[in-house]
Amino acid sequence: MESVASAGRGRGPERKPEEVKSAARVLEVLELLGADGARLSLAEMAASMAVPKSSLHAILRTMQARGWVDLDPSGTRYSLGLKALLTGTAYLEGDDVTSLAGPVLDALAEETGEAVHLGRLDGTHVVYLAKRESRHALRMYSAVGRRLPAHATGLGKAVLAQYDPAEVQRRLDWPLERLTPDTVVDPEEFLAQLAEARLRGWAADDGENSVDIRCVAVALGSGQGEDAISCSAPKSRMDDARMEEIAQAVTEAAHSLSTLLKRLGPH
Amino acid sequence: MESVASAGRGRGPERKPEEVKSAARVLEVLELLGADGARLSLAEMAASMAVPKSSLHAILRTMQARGWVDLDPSGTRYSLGLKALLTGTAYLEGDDVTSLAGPVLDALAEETGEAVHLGRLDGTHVVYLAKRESRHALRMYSAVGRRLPAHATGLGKAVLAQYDPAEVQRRLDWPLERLTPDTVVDPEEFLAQLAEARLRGWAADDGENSVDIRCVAVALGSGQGEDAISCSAPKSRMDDARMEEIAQAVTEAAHSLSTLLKRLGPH
DNA sequence: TTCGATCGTTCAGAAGACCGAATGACGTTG
DNA sequence: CAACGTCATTCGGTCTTCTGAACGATCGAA
Repeated sequence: MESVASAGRGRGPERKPEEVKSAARVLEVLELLGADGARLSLAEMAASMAVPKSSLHAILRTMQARGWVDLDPSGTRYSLGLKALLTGTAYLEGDDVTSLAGPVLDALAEETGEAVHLGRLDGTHVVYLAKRESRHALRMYSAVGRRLPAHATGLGKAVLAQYDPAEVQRRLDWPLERLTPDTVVDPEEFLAQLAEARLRGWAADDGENSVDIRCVAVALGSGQGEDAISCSAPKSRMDDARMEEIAQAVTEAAHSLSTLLKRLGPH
Repeated sequence: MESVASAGRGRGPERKPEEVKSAARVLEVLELLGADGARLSLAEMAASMAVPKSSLHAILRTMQARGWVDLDPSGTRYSLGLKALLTGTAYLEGDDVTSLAGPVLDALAEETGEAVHLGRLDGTHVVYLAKRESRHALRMYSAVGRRLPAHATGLGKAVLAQYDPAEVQRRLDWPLERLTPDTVVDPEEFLAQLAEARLRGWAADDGENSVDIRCVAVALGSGQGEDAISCSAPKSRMDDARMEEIAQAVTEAAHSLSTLLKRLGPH
């Protein structure tokens, strides 16, 4: 065992300097199983991750022993385990914004009668943290944990409007993806919308991620939060006048929640 | 052919034979941060997990780089990251039972007007996988991902009633924990309740985990599933007669969902 | 300011995990 | 019925990560 040890940096193809290999693989497995419907065999995952089967085998064993992945009765197909669900919902419970938002969202949903969401910017996307259903029969689909492109949602635009155009340009993936015929993909038009939202105090979405759905959103905090709340409804129930009404209600709710957060934050 | 087969690790104090150390630690971090409100420093976690700080440091770095844990602006307090939420909700989307249950739960909630739950047995506890709110102003608190002791819930008893008394005895932690004055903690009484539930086809909970809440539950599948659906209401809205009515509705819903599952399962 | 405590971070030796090929167990096909 | 493809699993040698102690940064108090 001579082996002068040395730095060991020499040969690695493209390894990040400070990453624990097995740790990264555990997370990659969770993300892979979470991405699709997720029912993969060991061989499939090994191929997809470019990792030797034998190495992955030991990792999956560890994960299975702790309930983070489940294995078919046949013993050949992995899926996410219950621990993943428990930890995921714990994220919501441990989050100050989500915890405090409950009553505010209830009140806003009660006042408007429409679907209400709390969302957080995560890279180029927005994640729903909480929602309240509309009282009407005709409802939009949404779910906590769901991700939508930020540039095509009221929530995303409300948060992005807080930043400089240069910062926005840096944060998003260009060109912007088109989700519906009405999605704004032109950079200038998009930045103009953000400027308008900043002046007006609220951001809009007019069928840009779901056809026929309009949405009004306001960011929380004062210039540095990544969160926003919104109210959405079908166009048939939200003309321009109603949109202004709702915008005022959402603005008040956002202000009230921001105040709550500032009171509890510094503690 | 048993070859040389170097048998046991002579020296390891009490290490599981086949576990990847870093992998287990990643999962333990997630569980630790998910357990409480969860805002822990590196030193606190290292102490709580009995792991050297330096080892944990590298792991947390890896987790942070991938968005699985967040770090305070101050850089001294870790909490769960957004990836945890995304993966957790993916568990629900990838689950056949939860996905197919939607319409059935909607119908049952509509028919009874009361809170409806889908739950799964996980060790000694039951986890809520889906819920529908009551139409009434007086509601019970519940949340997807929440865990309750199986022995004190209708859902848990419905699932456990499928097993032999010996199997039940093996699965639960004795003595049974008392959650309310009405929680059944006597082993004989508990097993008698399960026997009754098996004969009758549905399990009951009468204020055993939440004072004043009654619940009717029926297991899915035919003798080997770990899932059940239930309907809960305050005692003021659920007398014995109403309970029988609701039991019939829940039984029909459970049967209908089981049929759906068998049709899609073998595929 | 100075001290002290607490925290995150770094580094070389020591321990353990990773890798690739070979094995056994299925289920499927010709 | 037998040969094949695919699957999970095992095994030692090599290389990575883990460890414990020392370092540096940060904050609060004296």
